[in-house]
Formats: sequence, C-alpha cells, structure tokens
Amino acid sequence: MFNRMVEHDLNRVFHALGDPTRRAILDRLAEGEATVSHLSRPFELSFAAVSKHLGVLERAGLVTREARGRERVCRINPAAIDDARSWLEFHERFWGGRLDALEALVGTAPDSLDESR
Amino acid sequence: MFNRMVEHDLNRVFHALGDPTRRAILDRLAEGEATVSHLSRPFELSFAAVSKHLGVLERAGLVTREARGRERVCRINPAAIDDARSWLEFHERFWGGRLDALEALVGTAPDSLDESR
DNA sequence: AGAATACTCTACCGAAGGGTTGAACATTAG
DNA sequence: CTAATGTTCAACCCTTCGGTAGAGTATTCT
Repeated sequence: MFNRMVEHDLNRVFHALGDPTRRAILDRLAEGEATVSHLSRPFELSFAAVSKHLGVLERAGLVTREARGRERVCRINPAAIDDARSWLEFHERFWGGRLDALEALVGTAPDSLDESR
Repeated sequence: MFNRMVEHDLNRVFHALGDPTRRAILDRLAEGEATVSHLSRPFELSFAAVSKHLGVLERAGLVTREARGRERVCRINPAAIDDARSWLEFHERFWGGRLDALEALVGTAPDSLDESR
C-alpha cells in the first residue's frame, strides 16, 4: 500500500506514540543522541522504566540503540515516523475527499457533518 | 503548538489508531457512513465489542455517532486525523532536519557522530 | 399491545501495559 | 583486584484493554 509498511508495524508505531512519556523521549532525542541514563534524568522515572520505553520505541523502529562501552547511545530513526505519517496522510486525503463528495452531494447542512473542533 | 491539540488528545488519537480493528473500522467508514450493526458485520466480533471500539474512536474525536431512530449512524471526522498528522509531520521535519544538519556538519562518517552530552 | 431490532451498560475475565525493586552483567575507574 | 557505573533482566503489583455474555432501553414492525 503506502510504503511497505504493514499492519503489524503500524500497530507498534501508533502504540508507541500513544504514550506521552515516549513522545517526550522522542522530543528529547530530537535534540541529539543520548544515553539511557541521560534520558531518564528529566523524567521522574526509574532507569528500568525508561529502558522499557526505549525497548518499545526500538521495536517500533522509531529509535535505535547502539552499545558504546558500558553505555547505550540512543538515536531517532525518522523512517518509521514517515511511514506512520504516510498512512495518516493517505487516509486523511481519502476521507476528506469522501466527505467533500458527500457535502457536494447533499448540498448543505454542514452541521450534520460535524467538522467542528 | 501545532494546531491546538494537546497531549491529552494525542494520547487518545494514537492509542485509538494503535488497534488494527479500529483502523479497519475507520477504513470501512471511509466508504461512507454506517450503522453499528452494519459495521460489526464484516468483523467477527460481538456487537458490544464494536460499540466499545466506536466509543474509543469517538472519544479520540475520530468518529461521530448520531442517533437516527433506533440506529446510530457513524461517520468519520478527519479533524482529529489532521491533528495527529500535523504532529507527525512537524516532528518528522524537525528530526529529519536535525539529522541532516548533523550529517552536513560532520561531513562524513555517520558513526563518528559524537554529539554526546 | 407484543415482538423483534438496534444499541448501550454493567459486570466479569484473561492478557498486556506501565511502574517498581533488586539481582545480574559488562565496562570503566581507582 | 575491587569498587563504582550503566544498563538490562526477572519477578511482581496494579490498572487498563479487548473481549464476552446478559440485562436494560429505545424504537420500529405487525
């Protein structure tokens, strides 16, 4: 379909992004690579907790961990993000088009098409 | 930040999108509005299960349910999708830019990227 | 009115999620 | 060598999640 991303992967990516701590970790990693201990500092979380979160992010393909001495250097991998965005973009376009067609068909009543927010 | 979407909402949207059944429901709804019973047919799920999924999608703002007689008509609401896509797009751009800038800075040797802190 | 249809709500269950703690392991420092 | 550091692993706790079954509420059909 869009890219070579499969259901399987989308589950992992969206699930990973569904947690605010993990999104915060990603934001933090956007400022540059960081070790696990460095990452866990700003969060009031145990070391192990952050390590777990990184596991989730890594399995989703959003982050890579590389051993450097006794440390693990974490970096962002934008490819997975791109896949998720592609999915959303595709669907957004599709749905949007559909709704537009519907509106045109029905002619009026924009309140029944709750596009507000 | 991007749009007026808050953490809170992102949690719900990404969590909602993390389930394949819910994404399938969205895909199905992309073909046009549908009642709950009509929606639950293609899935081998109980009525109540689909109703629950719709609740999750609705709370995430991805879907609206409107009572029509004894039926509930479900429709897609692309606004929430748009917010999630914006988030991803923003971050993708940011991260991508960061990585590109770094690569350009270092010039070569992506493994010698030693921006550690 | 009575029966069928379309949903929702309320338990309830097993599995997975996010968190902690403490042991284990590898690497670096003294 | 020993001690400290950085990180993961394993076991556990509690909450949330996805699912089912069954009662309860409207609405429509006859």
